[in-house]
Amino acid sequence: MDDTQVRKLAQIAHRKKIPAGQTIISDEEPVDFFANVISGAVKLTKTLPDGRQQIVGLLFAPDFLGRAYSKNNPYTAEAATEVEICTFPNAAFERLVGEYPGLQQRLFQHTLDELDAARDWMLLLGRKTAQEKVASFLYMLARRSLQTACGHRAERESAAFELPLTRSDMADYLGLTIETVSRQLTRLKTRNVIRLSSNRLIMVPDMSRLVQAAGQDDNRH
Amino acid sequence: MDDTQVRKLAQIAHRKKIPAGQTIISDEEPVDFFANVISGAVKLTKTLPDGRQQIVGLLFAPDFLGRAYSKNNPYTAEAATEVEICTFPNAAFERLVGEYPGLQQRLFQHTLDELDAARDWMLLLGRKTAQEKVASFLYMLARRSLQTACGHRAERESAAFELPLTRSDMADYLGLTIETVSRQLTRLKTRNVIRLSSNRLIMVPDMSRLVQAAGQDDNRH
DNA sequence: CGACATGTTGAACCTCATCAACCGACGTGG
DNA sequence: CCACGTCGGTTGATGAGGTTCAACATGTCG
Repeated sequence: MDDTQVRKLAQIAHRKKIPAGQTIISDEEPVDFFANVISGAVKLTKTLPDGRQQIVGLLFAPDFLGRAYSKNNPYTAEAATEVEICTFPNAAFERLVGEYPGLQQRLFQHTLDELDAARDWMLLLGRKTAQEKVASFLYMLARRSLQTACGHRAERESAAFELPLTRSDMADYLGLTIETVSRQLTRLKTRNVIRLSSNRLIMVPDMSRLVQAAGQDDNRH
Repeated sequence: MDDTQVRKLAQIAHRKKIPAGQTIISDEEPVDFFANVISGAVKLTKTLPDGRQQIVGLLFAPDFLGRAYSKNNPYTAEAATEVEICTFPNAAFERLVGEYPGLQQRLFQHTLDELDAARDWMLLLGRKTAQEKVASFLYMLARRSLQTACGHRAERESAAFELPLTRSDMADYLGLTIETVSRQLTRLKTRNVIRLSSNRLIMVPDMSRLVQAAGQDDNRH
């Protein structure tokens, strides 16, 4: 995106702060806006008639929220932490997309990335053990914290970050119960794979051990 | 797509028949073509280092295969049944997409549908019981068979179709073992939700009972 | 016919869910 | 100020659902 595009976007944008726990988009009502996550974490959830819930996507800092070419999206978006978003009226945004084809391509690319992430998660949900699920989740967050923060240092062996989710949300993301999540965390702690300074602060002394606990290749170079 | 587009596509296309079980795209080698499924079923799989496998997508008749804007895709595509596909050299296809922006939009729309399907499946993998998983899979196939075949009749209460997957593939799709799949099928049979004429032929006398066994809303229109 | 792949069924085991008690932090109202 | 309820989290005991291992059935192909 070049400068003029960014400026045009900023003109029609509307910044907003949303407290943790608040619903941003419901699967029952149509969506008339498009948004960009500025800070915080947004969870996309699906719920079965009897109340069982699954988080099907987690949105962070530069991610898009909302749905192109369709008013009603099939899931609920909720603020997992306090969230700042930048909203655009749908009509104005679509007009802008029409003017700058590069923007559509970026949107497309982003959707493809989301699809990849969803399919990675399907492998986790269908085939990994509780221990591997929790470790994989932590590994994802650790990688995020490393790439967004100081990317230069050769110290990619360790990481420290804050959990953006409660135990209950983690359970809904991993297809587990809160009790199992809690137990697996203490198990990773006693195995010295992680350290917990507070309930929400995670320290990973050795990334390779975490990768191993996650039961996956470290194939993202 | 209008006629000229279709004709141009046909010019650069190359039809191909692929026997069941053969790998079409490997996650280890780059992909230099784009394809369209004509008949049969293609499964997209992901595998853990120790061999555990998960099917992350199933492609049927008019679906696309291959990856826009990226040479290396992160999963393997394999023919689940005998498959007929129509391939296009990547370069030629991308040129065509550049000429007809409507095509890109259709591709985008299709990717969004795939994303929705993947997230539906995440709910299934993370939160449904074995019984519900098998029933949901059968329900998906039953809907497919109804909408592609005679759509008019008011007889949408029953359906009959052929399973495109082996028990082993069903297990990999549902995050179960073949034994559990087999047991749940016989259980659905004894509950009179389905009838099995052969191993592969399923008859659903009453769709609403299947929906109920799948534990989900029948909220699609 | 035997070898092999696909599918079913049974028995034992184990992981994870369920139910329950408990802890600390926090906010509120008497 | 402290009792009280609530919320997020941990830990323990128990049991069910699904995996694992094994045997067997069926169909197909050389």
